Amino acid sequence: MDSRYMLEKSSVGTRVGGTDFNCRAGRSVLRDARVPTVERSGPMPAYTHGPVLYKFVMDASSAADVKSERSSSKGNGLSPGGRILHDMEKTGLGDQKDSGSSGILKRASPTHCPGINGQLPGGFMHLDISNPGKQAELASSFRAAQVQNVPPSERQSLSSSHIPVPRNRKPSGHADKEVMAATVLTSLSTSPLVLYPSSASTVPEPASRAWKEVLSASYSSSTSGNWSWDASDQSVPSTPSPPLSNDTNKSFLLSSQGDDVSEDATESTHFMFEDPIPRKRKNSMKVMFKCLWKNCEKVLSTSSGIQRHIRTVHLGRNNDSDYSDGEEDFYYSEIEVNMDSLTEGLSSLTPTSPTTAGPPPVFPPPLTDVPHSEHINMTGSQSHAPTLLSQSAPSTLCHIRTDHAYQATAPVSIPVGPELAGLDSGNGTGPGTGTGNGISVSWQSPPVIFKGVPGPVTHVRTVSIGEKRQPAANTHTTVNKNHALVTPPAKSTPGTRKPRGEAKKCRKVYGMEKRDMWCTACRWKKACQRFTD
DNA sequence: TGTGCCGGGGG
DNA sequence: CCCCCGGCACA
Repeated sequence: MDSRYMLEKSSVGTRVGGTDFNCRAGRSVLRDARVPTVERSGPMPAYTHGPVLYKFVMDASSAADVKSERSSSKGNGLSPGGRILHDMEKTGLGDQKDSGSSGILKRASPTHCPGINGQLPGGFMHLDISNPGKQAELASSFRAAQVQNVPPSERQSLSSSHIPVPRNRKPSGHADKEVMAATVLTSLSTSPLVLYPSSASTVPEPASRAWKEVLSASYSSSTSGNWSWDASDQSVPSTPSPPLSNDTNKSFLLSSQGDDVSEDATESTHFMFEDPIPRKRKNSMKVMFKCLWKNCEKVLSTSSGIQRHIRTVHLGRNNDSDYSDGEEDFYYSEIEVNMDSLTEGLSSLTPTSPTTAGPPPVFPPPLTDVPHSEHINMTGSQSHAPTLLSQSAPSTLCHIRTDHAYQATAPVSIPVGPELAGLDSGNGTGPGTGTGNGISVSWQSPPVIFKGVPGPVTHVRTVSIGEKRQPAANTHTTVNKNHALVTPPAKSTPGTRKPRGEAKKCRKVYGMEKRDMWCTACRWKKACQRFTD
């Protein structure tokens, strides 16, 4: 998934509530409405500086309220979030035209509209859903419905800013289901509390709010293939939450404080994660168990849960085995958390970066089964990892970069490695393709081996020929070439010649005068078998 | 331009 | 097979 691509796509989303349609007159403001229904309840002032309630009315079962706290937009223009939004918009401007062909999701993007009601960039809420394709059809239907439902006064602006979506997409029930699921997850992922990076805990309110917005945007912009990961992300409650205002805080706490706190999160998490323990939380003091493993800030509500976590994740013991030697006890601590101040409590508990980036189990250094996580992490292009502008970039990577630069780097750098680089180039599933399955797929892909065959095979053939004259040398080369099969050269590309060796060949060593001293291959103008690389 | 070597052909 | 060479890609 190309970050730039995402950027372009996200730039053409739907404005929630159609508040800023006029802002982009002449440009495509409403490409398509990807989010089924994002309507704002209550009055609809052009721009609201106070809290705004967004409601996802996608389905009875998936309805979720997302409350976006917007406070003090004014004077917030200098906040990171504000600036980022601004940049995003600028970026989007140039790319508007090529953004219509495929499905980008819907985006409820607070458009920064200088001059209109004094609205500042920082005061908007981002609702990005990057689910290319899947939500496209939904968007179409939604748009149609939306147009019908909008009041005449609003309809005009809608239609004027509306840009038709390609009709080549065929709606399907299956797709709708996926969209629904995606939307549900999206609503979850939009929760600032869950997404908050630990670093933000120490950031002043304004800055942290901006962060929240950025993160929310990036989270919600994940592709369909990554939804599950988003959920898992939330399974790590250790993510510190920003000191939100109480009312907002409470509203979030009940629904999005990680797998041990959030029912929703648990539901979406336990099926893919190791901690299926259902947990209900009451609004009072609660004993929590925090994993003390290095770089793992996991906090669970039950001792058994944390023990299992440690046992399976850090101690590498089989999950289905209930055996416990008590060693886990050393790796977690019991903490008391006041639900009302859970946020702060968690923040203080996680001075270091929490392991919110992806499946926590795989990231901690002690573990060796990193590859499992990598296929997830690599979904996105690593190039945009650290970029805040990647608001609409694959969420997976964004998550990582947000909290763990060092962790993001590791998986990201993998494809660049000598061996892997070769692999990637071979199967065409490079990081940039954005297929949703990155690295691990690449590693498993067989083409790599085949790709290397032509060269080595040739050599082997020649070796057999030359063996008559230079047994020793040939034996040696044979071994080398076989080894090459296992680790093919990074640059070997099917159809092209193998890279010219650096070693001197017979011609150079002996010269034309002593041509009879050349190896057979050299004399025959074949690949030298005596001086191989 | 020299070199490495692939592809092809003659014997 | 053995031997040779045209021709291409690359440094």
